[in-house]
Amino acid sequence: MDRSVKNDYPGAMARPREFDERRVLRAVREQFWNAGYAATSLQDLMRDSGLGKGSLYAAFGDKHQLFLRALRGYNDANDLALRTMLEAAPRAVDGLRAFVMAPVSDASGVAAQRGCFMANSTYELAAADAEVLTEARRTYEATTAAVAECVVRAQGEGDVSADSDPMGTARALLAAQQGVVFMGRTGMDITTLTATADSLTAQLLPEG
Amino acid sequence: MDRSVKNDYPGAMARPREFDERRVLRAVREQFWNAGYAATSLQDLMRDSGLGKGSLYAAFGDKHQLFLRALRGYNDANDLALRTMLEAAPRAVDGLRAFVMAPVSDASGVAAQRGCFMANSTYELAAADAEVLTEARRTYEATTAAVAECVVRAQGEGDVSADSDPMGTARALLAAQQGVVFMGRTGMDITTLTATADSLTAQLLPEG
DNA sequence: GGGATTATGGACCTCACAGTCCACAATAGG
DNA sequence: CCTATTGTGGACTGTGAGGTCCATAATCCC
Repeated sequence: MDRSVKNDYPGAMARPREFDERRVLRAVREQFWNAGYAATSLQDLMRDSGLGKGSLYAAFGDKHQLFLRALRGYNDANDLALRTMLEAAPRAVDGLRAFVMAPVSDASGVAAQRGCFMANSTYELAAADAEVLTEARRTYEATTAAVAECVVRAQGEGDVSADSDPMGTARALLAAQQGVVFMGRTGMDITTLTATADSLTAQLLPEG
Repeated sequence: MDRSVKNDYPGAMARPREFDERRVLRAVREQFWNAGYAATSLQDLMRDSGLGKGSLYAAFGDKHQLFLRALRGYNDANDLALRTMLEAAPRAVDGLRAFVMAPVSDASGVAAQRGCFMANSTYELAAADAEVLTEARRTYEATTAAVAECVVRAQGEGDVSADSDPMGTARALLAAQQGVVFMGRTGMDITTLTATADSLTAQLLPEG
């Protein structure tokens, strides 16, 4: 029997789980996000999740699988939030602007310094971990596609030049956003960081 | 006696060193650059440098100190190369463009995927390692200052609007460059990456 | 209620790691 | 040539890591 696979039929279980899977994954994600993969020990994960080693391994497999679960969950949630945000924007170009400014949306600067879980993971692992690299490409392609879709809408609304290539524009906007994320990680103060993001936004998505 | 400090008076040494310090630091830097700090073991460093543990510790101190030595060396060399390149540009704006395009200057894409040693280190360690964070700030402030100086020159040559703030412009250019570096780390093919860098350059430093 | 099944968490194992230490080698100075 | 001093590299150590295992607990089904 493979105990690393989630049981799809809780009714067939003998002893029921004492923990909420989503809660555990959330705690695990926070830990990996804050400290990175290598710097997170199983003890950290046990402390934060409240589970023992046996339970953790039975439910999620080893440390690497658990990490991937947390990372994929983060990306899926992010993707959904992005699409929702872009679609909700009355004018598409405002959605695009919000996309670039997202890293500085927390006025305290804490979120900016912590950065993006996927970007952190890419830097730490993508070169050596094929699964993380695959996940990174999957995620950034999804993001690029969502942004490009919004660029098309903005072109229809006359806010982005009809000459520009939607995918190319989306990639440039994503690169700009990730540049802001990076500057945040160096501990740049949130005021300067916001000004930088504003400057990029103004030049890449000019008004009128 | 502190054996971790380099002897400034080789004439006073009894047994002379059998290795070249710069050679060792170069080998160490490559290893840390390729694999990151945590993923690099002392065995890796011994293999690449050709030194035994005792020699390594006697000459450079522990792993962390050795890492900082390699990182600072990288940054100093980079800073010098940047200033040289910017000053050598006939028109300042071309120097600024080359700055943003630097991450894609290797047509094979290998350099792009490996990224920037300082950026990699910032992502891996800056949140938990105060010395690395300090080094990151020092480096990016130096870079920003050098770029800003070049922006001033470009303004004098009429290639950048006289209205724009040199430091703000420099930060935006640095962020754009780091965005390109990041996209490179996700394994984006060099052609697409170059197009993205070109797009950013064209929008941030328009001609005419 | 009893047998089958799953969950739990800590004891335990193995291993690789960073770092220390020391016997020996190689040079300088006199 | 002899002694003092520094360089060298491998043996060694302690620690904490990830991962396995199992006695026990808790539930379901008959």
